[in-house]
Amino acid sequence: MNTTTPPSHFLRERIAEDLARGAVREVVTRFPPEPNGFLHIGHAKSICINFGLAREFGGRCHLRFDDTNPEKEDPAFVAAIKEDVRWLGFDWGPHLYHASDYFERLYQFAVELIHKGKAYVCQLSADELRATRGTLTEPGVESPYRNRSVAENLDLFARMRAGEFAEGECTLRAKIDMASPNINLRDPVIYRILKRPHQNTGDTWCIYPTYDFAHGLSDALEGVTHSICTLEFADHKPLYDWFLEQLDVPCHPQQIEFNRLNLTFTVTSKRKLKTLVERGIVNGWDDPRMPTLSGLRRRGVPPAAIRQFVERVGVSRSESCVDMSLLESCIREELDRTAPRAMAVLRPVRLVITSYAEEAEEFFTLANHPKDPSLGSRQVPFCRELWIEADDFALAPPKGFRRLTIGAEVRLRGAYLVTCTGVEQDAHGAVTTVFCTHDPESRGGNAPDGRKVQGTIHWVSARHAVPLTARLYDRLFTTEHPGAEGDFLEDVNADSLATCQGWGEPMLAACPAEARFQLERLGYFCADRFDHTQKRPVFNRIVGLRDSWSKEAARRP
RNA sequence: UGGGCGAUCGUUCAACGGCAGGACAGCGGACUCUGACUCCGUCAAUCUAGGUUCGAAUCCUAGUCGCCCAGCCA
Repeated sequence: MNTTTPPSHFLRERIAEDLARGAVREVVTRFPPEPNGFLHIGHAKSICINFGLAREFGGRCHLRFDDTNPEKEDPAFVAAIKEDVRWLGFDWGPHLYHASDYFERLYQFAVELIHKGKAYVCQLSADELRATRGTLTEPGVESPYRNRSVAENLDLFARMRAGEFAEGECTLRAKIDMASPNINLRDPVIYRILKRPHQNTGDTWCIYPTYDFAHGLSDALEGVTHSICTLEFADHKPLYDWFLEQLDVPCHPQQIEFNRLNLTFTVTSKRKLKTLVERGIVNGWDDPRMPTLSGLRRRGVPPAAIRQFVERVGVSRSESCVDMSLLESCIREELDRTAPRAMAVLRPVRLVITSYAEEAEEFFTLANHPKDPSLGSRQVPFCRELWIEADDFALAPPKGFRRLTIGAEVRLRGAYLVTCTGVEQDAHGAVTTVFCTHDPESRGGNAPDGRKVQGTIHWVSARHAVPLTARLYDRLFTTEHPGAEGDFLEDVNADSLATCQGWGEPMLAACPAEARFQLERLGYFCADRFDHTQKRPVFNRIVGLRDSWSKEAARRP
């Protein structure tokens, strides 16, 4: 377990202060997704921050669906989001809410605003509204409907609710300041007419509150103390506060903004992710190359690695784009600690031990983890014919090559020392079989005379091997910032998936879906959540091992 | 050219008027029955210009650069 205390950041400090000076008795946060799409790595940061802070300070975190726009939302997303949050390791307990749970109360708040002369029904069209809002440098002009009487507004708003107006015919607007330099304060729309069924409330309503109106009031209704959101909402804070000041609310939550998470070699915009799915560049929202939580899960990334990643990324108020290598490092760290080891050969070449009896076979006991004995050991079968990795043999090895080559001795991991005596090649010169003799005295992998061998390679007994499919995933984009110059689709990595048929030790067919292993010397793999079966094992490469040899080999002539 | 926010090693986060530090990445080495893990070493930053101060990454002033805002999206 990680015992190092997490570094402090401004959110932690702020909450600690508020607790210390008695501004709040208990911390209440919330994660407020709109159920209109899939959660991705960026959301993971928000989830970890909100649920994590609540857990850390002994408070609670609500899962609240911000479902104020029936045009975009779907109950299927509600279910998917709940599954993802749970998978990430968080629990909202009984605190599952929807903004739509508060529609009646929000309506009453709107009525209260009208009574106070702070809201009015505006019959400007969408185009007229836009034209009168002003620009960044010029103030807007006041709506001709701005000074209607309270009674008239009350009547009109009730008729909006009753469905007497068509979509777009009128809106309810907050009466604030059309000349405000902050455009959010120029009489923002707080209710609009949308005649369509809602994912939670069905056809109960034909008017719906906007985000700005619903969000802060929902926070207040739930007793949220710290409403933590991303930087782009900073401009909305004065409006957030304005509603809470005008209305009779149970408390005044504090909105605090932090920097959104961006990652190199990927995209997180909903639009771009959708394009990847629709163009068939990936196989769905949970394709293992997608930065969605369901994609990361299918890839095999452990949730603990994501939590650790979010912790290491840190929180601040400056925009950032984090190196993908940091995520990969967190994944390797978690998996090195927890993943049992196994052997499989992905690009097989036959190796025949000519000194080993044809019909003989034996089993070697191999540790499942080099450092953690609690992971136990297993029996691995061995015989005269093995599969080894094509990369582990070279007729003309580069300098520094520590693997098999004619005349060289290597260790078959956990088994015997073998010396290559020759090869068989096909018509094109490709090596089809490698011949070796073994040292029977080296059973288990150590020579009795203590001689050192420079290399150790992995292997699978051909007689006992199970066929398996390995999907080798790589980064989805070839550039750090996809689309930085031009269309992001031009930066798609055409080689982000390579599929190969290999052989594995028998244990790999017996494991359940989502089991993770380190295939020694190859990388970390996960039995595919949906496609893996005992009859047809399918493994996804989560991330490769750090590989200092390939870099060095590439430098050599 | 309105308003808001931001600027520290390649990346990211610290340093809260008192020796600019960590992580990732890079580079070099040790160890190794995984060219993994681990360990050691190393490279490397305060946007600019003034000011306040014994002392400034930190405070002040003026710039520069970047991001966000003109949905009846969130």
